[in-house]
Amino acid sequence: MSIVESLQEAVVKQLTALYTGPFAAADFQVNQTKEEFEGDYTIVLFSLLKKTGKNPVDLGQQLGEALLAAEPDFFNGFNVIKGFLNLSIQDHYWQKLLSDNYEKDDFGKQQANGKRVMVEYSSPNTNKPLHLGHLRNNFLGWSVAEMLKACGNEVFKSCIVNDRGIHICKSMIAWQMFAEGETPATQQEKGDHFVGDYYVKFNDEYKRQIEELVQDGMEKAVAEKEAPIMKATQQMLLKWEAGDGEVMDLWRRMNSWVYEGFNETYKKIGSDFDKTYYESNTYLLGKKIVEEGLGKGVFEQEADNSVWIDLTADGLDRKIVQRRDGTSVYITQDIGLAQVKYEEYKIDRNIYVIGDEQNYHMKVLRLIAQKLGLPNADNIYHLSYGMVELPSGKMKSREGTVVDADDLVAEMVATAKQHTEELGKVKDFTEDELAHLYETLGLGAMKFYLLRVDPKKKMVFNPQESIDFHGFTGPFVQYTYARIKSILRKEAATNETLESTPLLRLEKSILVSLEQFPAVIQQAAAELNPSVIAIYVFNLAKAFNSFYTVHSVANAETAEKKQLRLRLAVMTANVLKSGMQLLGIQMPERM
RNA sequence: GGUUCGGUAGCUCAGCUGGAUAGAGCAUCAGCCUUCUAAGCUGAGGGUCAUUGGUUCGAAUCCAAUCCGGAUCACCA
Repeated sequence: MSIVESLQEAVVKQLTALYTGPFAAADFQVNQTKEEFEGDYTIVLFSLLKKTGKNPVDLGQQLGEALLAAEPDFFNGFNVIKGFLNLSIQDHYWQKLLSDNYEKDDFGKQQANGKRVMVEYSSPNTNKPLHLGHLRNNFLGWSVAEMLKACGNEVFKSCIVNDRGIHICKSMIAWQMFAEGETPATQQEKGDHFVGDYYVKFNDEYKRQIEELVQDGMEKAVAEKEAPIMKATQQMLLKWEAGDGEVMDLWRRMNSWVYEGFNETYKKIGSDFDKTYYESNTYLLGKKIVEEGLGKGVFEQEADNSVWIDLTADGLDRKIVQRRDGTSVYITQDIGLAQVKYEEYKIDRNIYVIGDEQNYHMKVLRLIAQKLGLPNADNIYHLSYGMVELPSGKMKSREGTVVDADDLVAEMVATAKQHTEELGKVKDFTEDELAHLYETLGLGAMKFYLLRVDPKKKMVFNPQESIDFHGFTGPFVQYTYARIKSILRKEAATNETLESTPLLRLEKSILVSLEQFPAVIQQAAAELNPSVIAIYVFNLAKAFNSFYTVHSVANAETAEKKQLRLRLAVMTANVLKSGMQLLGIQMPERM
């Protein structure tokens, strides 16, 4: 049980004994005591005045005395200031916490709870390479999965590859028109970038054709539909759904180039999946479900054969689920996938990590699943995250302002290299060790940067200013860890029983922080919010830094103090490491 | 226009289930390396918490209105 929970329980017990209840933990707040006051935790009394019929000072005094009398082993003292009851916890409580847990590398993690959760993330289109927005998605999804695991869930990471559809055909058409047989191999280019280039070429040509038609007197809206390259693309999609051999061959070939590129990127950034789904498989089931839904009367068919669902009663609109030419739209395959996921994994929660631009889409998906009576419908949860924007606004591929994922990773690793060389602390490292260190630091900086912000909120990334290595950053936490490890290479903690020694302020501030780690994991997982962990880990690192610049570990005042501080060092290192692990960030032993 | 999310220091962000004098980091300025790694530590300046009204003993936090910005409302994905 956490300290806060123990406090709540103790306070409720004493309130019930002193006054006429009933009382519950929700009746009052327990806060960490502010620096400027004496105490560890504070009970805010105002909300209890009415029920107890007391004034704040009397209530605080009575409650404080009762708590101290009832649990003298736990409480060390109290003071009342205005409406706040500040309580101090006995030093030996903190020291026991340390002795019991300092060597546990699973501190803060929970037992299996039997729940099965799927986290779908990444979900790329196979027509262009990954960009900065995908990185936020990948880091978020991976981290959320880790946090849920730490809370005892069995987690399955999944990825839906949007490998078919009109957008893929665009790259294919452009390749047919302009490539003259070039491949990633002949161009010495990463496959996803190679295919992405043709997606850009499509749009250039499309724009050119529209202009040409408009100049010949056609309305712009008509020209957009009549442009030959667009018509050819639509033809190709039809052929694709019909299984045309030539089209399928080209599709397989180009997708394989993209997969090769993606795999390289995923490997680099540490994204992995327990299951990869392909839209080219799931869309057929979607179509089947649409057919069944028509029979059930959930969907309705227009005279032109297109199929719709009417969600106006739910405050939304009419939504198309199948085009008049019989081809499926984006949401069709999602319906199929929702069913497949449940059938294969019998999951209790079905989390989708998808940008907030798709809030409406996900609302529709959930509603459709519910109306169809899919078994998993109510468990669909959209983890909606904000877009990553540039100082100039949204990233726009047309304006060439998209920050490419591979480029950014390479830049971060190069920056890590530059900093490391300037500092010159690891000159004895081998080439391999150096390369590994640069990746650890570069990726650590980038992941931390993208995860330290509340996922729900959009965030701004300034490519002009490279991601920092100082302050509230990944490398700051990594550096703290490396320095602790440096101490622990010279001095080891022993298991002997320690005499209790009075805790210094800076020692206790670390212990208070360490004690909160389990609660922090739970909160982060409940909110599906890695920034909670990032903020925590930063504060813990800061507390340790402040502590050990003032107090020596190796040359502590007494043998007891030395052991106490070594244990503090061990436990802080452990917690920093497992906290960062939840963010997908590795820790260097030296840097 | 409908729906929806947001507006906190020069910049990027915490704080939002109401509680003590609104916090970090960056940037700026002033200090600290013969002593466990200075990617560090200590300190200073910097705020009409978009605006107005309401609820409350108490509001950055809750409610309403207004202003500003984003997303979305495709036979695109």
